[in-house]
Amino acid sequence: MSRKILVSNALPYANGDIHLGHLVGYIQGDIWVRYQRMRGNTVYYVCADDTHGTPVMLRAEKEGITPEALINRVHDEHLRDFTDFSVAFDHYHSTHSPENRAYAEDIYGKLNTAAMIDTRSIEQYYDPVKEMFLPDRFIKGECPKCGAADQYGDNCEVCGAAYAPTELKNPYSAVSGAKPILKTSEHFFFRLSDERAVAFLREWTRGSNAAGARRLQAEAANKMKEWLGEEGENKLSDWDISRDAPYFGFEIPGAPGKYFYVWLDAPIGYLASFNKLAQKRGDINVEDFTDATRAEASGTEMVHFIGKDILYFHALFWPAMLKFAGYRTPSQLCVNGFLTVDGAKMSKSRGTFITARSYVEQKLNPEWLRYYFAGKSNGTMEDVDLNLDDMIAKVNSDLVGKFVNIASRCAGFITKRFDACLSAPDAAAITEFSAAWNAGLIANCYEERDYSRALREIMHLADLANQYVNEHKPWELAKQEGQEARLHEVCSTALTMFRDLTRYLKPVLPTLASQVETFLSIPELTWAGAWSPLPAGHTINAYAHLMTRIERKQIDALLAANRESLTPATAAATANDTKVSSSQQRHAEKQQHAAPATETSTGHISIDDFAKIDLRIAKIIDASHVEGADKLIRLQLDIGEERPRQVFAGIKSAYDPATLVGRLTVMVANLAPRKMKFGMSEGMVLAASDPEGKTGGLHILSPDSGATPGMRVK
RNA sequence: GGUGAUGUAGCUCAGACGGUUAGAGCGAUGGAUUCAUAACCCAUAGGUCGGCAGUUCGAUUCUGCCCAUCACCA
Repeated sequence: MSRKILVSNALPYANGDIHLGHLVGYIQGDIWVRYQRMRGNTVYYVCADDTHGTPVMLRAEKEGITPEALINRVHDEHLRDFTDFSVAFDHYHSTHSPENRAYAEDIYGKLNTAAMIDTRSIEQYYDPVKEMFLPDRFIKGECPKCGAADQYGDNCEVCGAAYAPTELKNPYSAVSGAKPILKTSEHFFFRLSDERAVAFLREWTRGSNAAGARRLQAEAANKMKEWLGEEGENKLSDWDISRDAPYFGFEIPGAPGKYFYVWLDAPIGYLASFNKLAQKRGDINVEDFTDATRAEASGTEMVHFIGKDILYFHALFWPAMLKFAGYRTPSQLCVNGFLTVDGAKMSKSRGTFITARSYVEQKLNPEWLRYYFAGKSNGTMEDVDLNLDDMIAKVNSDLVGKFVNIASRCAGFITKRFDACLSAPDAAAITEFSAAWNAGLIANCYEERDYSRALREIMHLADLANQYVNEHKPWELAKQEGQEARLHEVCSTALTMFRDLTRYLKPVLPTLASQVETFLSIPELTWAGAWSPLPAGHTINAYAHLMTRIERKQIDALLAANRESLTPATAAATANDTKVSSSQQRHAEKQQHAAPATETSTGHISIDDFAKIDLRIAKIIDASHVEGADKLIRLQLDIGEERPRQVFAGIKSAYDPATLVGRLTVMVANLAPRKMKFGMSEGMVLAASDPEGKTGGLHILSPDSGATPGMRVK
């Protein structure tokens, strides 16, 4: 029976370019959709821009345009990027649309009726100049734990502490610079902690869907267990779903000046986009996909492809919202990991923060990337590493060397010697191909989104095809009298093999497959019916080369185009900008499917930089084990100050505290103090260890004799 | 600090419900070939399966600890 599936990809935020990190999930989704369609299933594939919230509002203001103008522009850019990578949504909508407003209001109204909405007063920072409440990431100040300046309102990037914005010392608004004041306001909460919601989620996250697939991958289900806690526990808290004006979004019905929080209406955008698609087409019964009862009866499915950064929203809030509003809940979440490039987080200074646009503009073939990502996708939440040299090797060897080569080495004989007309195939030679089709292993791999395994199987068949050609040597047959029929058969057989390979690769390489369909002069390849070879007497078209090789210099040019050089004069400003923009995206939307960039400096530091570190000779006057800590020793260090410093050092594996007392060593005296579970740590002692880990052990430093506590080391 | 995931040939990855000589592709080396945008074919070399300990007749596969990387939580 044919399946009816609504498939979505996560909505990119309308405040930033699409980059290769995003594309991992979109390409995975698009491949699955194309596969399902080849099987004859009905798929509606939708996406949209996520447009609401403070970051969009402020950015539009900064650019001097309306939020609507901003999101319209970005919408077009995003859609163009996806289209260029053959991510072919049936509709690409916007959360700032009448359809989305209607669904948001309906869902909210039904949740209200179901007594799943609470109102509570909360006290928040308010910018008296901008006259707006400030999201955590728009408040800065000094870290309450370590005192570092210019830290965000949710956590400290220096000491890692997490806190509420109200705990910041000397807070200021990142928008206006004004000192924020505390102001009370009434907010709406979705009662996620309600026992009905908890019970539902426990069941939902564990279960399987109608198609027999588990709703969540094993790793995602584990994560949910962690978030939900043990049976009988209730670790969930209610979810604040309203924001006060001014806010770019939808005003909540019956609550003037209150707006839906962007994350409430973002996933609803899936439904809105689908609804708009139905309006365009006129042949879709929308409620068969959205209403709980109707969906159950009609057996439709709803599948979301998302990044692991937004699992929380899609596996907790989203199904619970839908459930208690009487909507159908998702059949499956397909969660992908982050992207790294050459094993490291994407970095603007290294040029590995690669935008989709730059990739296209540098004239790289999008199907190279689709193939490489598919080869790294195994249906789990694991991170995907884009190893650039590996990508070059894999694409050149698999696609150009093996796959395309089969057609290239046979087509000439057919067109020149046989008037482009095929003969019947070599029955014995194609049994492995018909058997592979009947076994359905490759199909199964696609279904389970283990594309990497699918490609391994396909390339194995490509090897067989090349071996076949090699074994029968058409170039020799061509020179022998009376071997015409044999030559004809061998080349025809190889082309049938090539047709099979193309069909298997089509979900990954739709453009290439379409060129092959033209070359072979065959109808669109599908994944249905019994296996049969290209028929005798069939006429093909002239072969035109199907794919070129990647050259390293193209990759280098791509990196150069994405590299932001940090010249000394502007380094501070640029670094600062980067930080702000990436954190805004992270705060508001958590929709970037890439590990956030952190710049690692590889160059030299100046003597001034070094001088910032206050190294002192310290005498260990006491050392003791720390109850409850596996690695730590508590040290009391005399550095000539009135009071000894307490430092927790992770050296328990290498030292017995008793042997340390009385020793001299070196400590960093001006390291920001950090509050640990066991007390304040007021510095650190230095110890040597092998960075490669080849040689074990940990070795604290000792000064030469003559040094005394408090001496400066420089 | 807690929890989870990952760690297998130079690279990218399979696999093993514990059991004779641990696999693939790429790369390297040697050979063969020239139909194919030097692609293809054959062969060879390369791994103490992150480290240590335990369970076992036997562990890379199970258990514990440690190390490294990543993520989530506090």
